[in-house]
Amino acid sequence: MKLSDFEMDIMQLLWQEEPCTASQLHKVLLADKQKDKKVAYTTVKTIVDRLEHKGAIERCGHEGRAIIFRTIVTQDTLSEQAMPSFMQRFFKGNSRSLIAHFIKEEKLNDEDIEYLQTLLKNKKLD
Amino acid sequence: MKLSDFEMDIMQLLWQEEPCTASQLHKVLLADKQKDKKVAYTTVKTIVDRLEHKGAIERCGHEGRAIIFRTIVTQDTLSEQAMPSFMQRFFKGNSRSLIAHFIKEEKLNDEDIEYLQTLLKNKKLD
DNA sequence: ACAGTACCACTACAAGTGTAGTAATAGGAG
DNA sequence: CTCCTATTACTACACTTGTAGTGGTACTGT
Repeated sequence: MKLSDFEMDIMQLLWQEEPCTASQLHKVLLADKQKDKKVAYTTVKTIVDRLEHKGAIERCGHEGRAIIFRTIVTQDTLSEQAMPSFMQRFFKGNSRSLIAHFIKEEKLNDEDIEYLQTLLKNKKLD
Repeated sequence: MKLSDFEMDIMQLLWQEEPCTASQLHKVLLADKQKDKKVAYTTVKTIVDRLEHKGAIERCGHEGRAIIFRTIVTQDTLSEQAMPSFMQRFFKGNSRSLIAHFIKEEKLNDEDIEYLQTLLKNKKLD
């Protein structure tokens, strides 16, 4: 299943808010100050329709006339599908340099670092 | 600069092979057994044209009639642009869980692990 | 019971993308 | 010098994506 950028954004919201209606999603989207995306309700509804058509979400009831939706696919399923091609593209499948890139570039506090160190230690023991 | 998937694939090849011509890229692409993508030469040429138009690559000479291209943007520039939206989408900007995901899911040998541990250690010292 | 509103289904449309065909032609083979 | 072929520039076309309008109508408040 291939989802577009905007479709992924809506999925992200749905994973957080589900089960919910299209207009709830619309409100949450407008309220998100990070990326202030001003879109019409119908735009969101179109994306929701497409997600339903693609089988990523489904109806699970209604609230008055409004249809309530919930996700079908999990975040993991989707990220696992997206991951390899992404890595391929930027790191030629070399996961070591991918991880290294993030460690170097991203903000991590001491606790994060310790957590990741533990993960690595456990991985080594396998 | 926003590049499509296929455009990114071609860029990847160009970063490896540059400077080179469109037909060389076509040959390399066909030869790549990993993802065996059977496309016509003209398809590759179209993508190359679009990359040139977008300013991602440029002409740097010719070999007979064939035009030799080289990249203008670097892999880093592009991946840095692509990274945040990617992370946002899958990990809501939480780099810790992103890195954790990779550590858990990807194959790493002992040397890789030690390398990453060193990176983390250095990061902590900052 | 009626009007207003919120929501739905459907349609639209420009831009971008994957894919490739065509016509023209510069360069190389003989 | 002539012909063949590899390449080019250009065009095409269906599908996806972001974005939204329209017309109809099921609720809801009075």
